[in-house]
Amino acid sequence: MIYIAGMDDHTDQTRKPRADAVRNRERVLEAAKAVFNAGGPEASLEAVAKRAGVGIGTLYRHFPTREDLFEAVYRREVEQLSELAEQLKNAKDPVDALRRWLRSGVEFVATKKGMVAALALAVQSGSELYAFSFERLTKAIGSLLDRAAAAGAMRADISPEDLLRAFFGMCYMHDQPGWQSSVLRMLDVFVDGLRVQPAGKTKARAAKPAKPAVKRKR
Amino acid sequence: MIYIAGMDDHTDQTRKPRADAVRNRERVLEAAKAVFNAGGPEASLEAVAKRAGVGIGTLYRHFPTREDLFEAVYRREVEQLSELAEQLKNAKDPVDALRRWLRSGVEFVATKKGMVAALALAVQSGSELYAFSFERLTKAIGSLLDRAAAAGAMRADISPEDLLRAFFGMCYMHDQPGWQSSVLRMLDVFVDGLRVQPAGKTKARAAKPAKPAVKRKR
DNA sequence: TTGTTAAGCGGAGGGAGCCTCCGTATCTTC
DNA sequence: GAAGATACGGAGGCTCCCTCCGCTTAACAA
Repeated sequence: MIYIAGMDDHTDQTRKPRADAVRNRERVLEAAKAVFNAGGPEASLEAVAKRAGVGIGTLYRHFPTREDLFEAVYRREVEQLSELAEQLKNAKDPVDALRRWLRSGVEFVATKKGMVAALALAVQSGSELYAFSFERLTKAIGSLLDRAAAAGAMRADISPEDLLRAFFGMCYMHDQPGWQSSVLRMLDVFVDGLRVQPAGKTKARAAKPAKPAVKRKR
Repeated sequence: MIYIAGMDDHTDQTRKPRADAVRNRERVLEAAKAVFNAGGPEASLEAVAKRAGVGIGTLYRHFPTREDLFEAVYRREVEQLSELAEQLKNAKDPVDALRRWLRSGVEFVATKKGMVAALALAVQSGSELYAFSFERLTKAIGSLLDRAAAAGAMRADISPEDLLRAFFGMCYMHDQPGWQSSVLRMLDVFVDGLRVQPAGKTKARAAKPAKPAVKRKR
């Protein structure tokens, strides 16, 4: 029997899961996290098994497909990001709350190198992880977006799906030097574009950029 | 000797390239274009060779690495996109010219499914193709951006590199249904964010959206 | 404790794709 | 037509994928 987190109510006729199975599952997860973050989502599964100190068969029994492994590794990470949106609901300025969430997302991506690549792969393979993540993050963005739109501070014709897609896309290019500040700049532009300009105001931009404006080279 | 397009001035001591070599090179390119566009950039090179009707060795002799093959296939495509920017330089409204270029880019991506994926891969591997494309497209965007900034219609602290990254990022998520209209919407928001709002004007958005605004679901 | 048995373990092995190498075939040149 | 340069094809060695199955071990019962 495969142990599934959150399903430990084995009160029925099922046996208690074997201790070694639980242990090995945890080891594989730990190893996969490390290996994916280092070598990207195409890293060798045999390397994961070796790092975990288990046979390749054990790995496949717990996670029959590559996507299953991704899913287990990254599901919690997505939830963290989602919870942040919940907290930001209480911020005063709804536009700023959205901006802050997006920035946190960038930071998050920066520390979990493998995640965006894994998600990008999940998009293409149409896996269950993708559906979960997309649904979860869409809801997170949606709540922030709704609040801002309800307050009349932001245009209402942009869906959370649109925004999420744009956000992930920008982060996807995160292998180049300086990607992080570039994405932050772009997000500022984006949020500015989303703003409904207060009537009569003359200033072009309502928010400070993430960094002092960089002198253009070209 | 390997025949390289645009280098047929074999007036020196070099021999005329063999006819079969030229023919095979062309066949491989044609096959690769088809196979990559259909199956993505991870498609089997042996499949390409088979489709081209040549041995795998022949393929590797002409294109020692996967990236070399991408490069040959997609270099011209990038140039097309770059030339479009040249033409748009003559448009009256510089902001609109930028917007039009970005939209054309979306259409372009829509018809060449394999290209974005190939470029994304090229980014990660830091290949020569990427350097070429990035440089070329950066220049294209840069010229449009400069014109708009010089006319005072657009903020000047965004680099062409930033914009290109954002654009490609958005397009990268192009496997989902409805991606195209989503990206068009996002680009409109983005360009709005780039605009310097004329003093005293009260309208929030200066351009019509690509499609009638969609009623939000959430 | 000890025996029974289901659950889990490891890794051999077949398959697919990558890339190299070299004997053979073909083209160019004289 | 002969010689020599050039290119061809695919066998073969490698890595990784994933499956399958005989052996081991932990849980439970007595």
